[in-house]
Amino acid sequence: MTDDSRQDDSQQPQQSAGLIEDTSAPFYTIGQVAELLGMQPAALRRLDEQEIVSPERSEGGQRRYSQDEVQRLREVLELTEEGVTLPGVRKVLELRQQVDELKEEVAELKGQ
DNA sequence: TTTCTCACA
DNA sequence: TGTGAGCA
Repeated sequence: MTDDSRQDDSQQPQQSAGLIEDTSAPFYTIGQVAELLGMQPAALRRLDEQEIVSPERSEGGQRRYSQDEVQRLREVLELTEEGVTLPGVRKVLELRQQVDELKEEVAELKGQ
């Protein structure tokens, strides 16, 4: 080992009192997410281009990923690792949302 | 230093 | 999909 100078990342979202669960509030940089998911920053940009994830943009035009996006990214990775193409992943996510909405409708109808 | 976009293999 | 150039 040459140097063990570890840099402490103070950019990580912390749950101070454990009351605030801002899954869409804490933002990660593309580098953080890439390391977190073990993928290349370029891959994250492709996902953004394909509108599979839509990270916010900071003033400098830099992508900011929330914990929600990271979670979505995990699901996306699962699919791509199974051989699903990006357009396919997009469709899956779209269908998932529809299923979710339909479930709500069903629940409502049952309650009547 | 990190991230950005664009471009090429 | 991965990598590099040039910029902010």
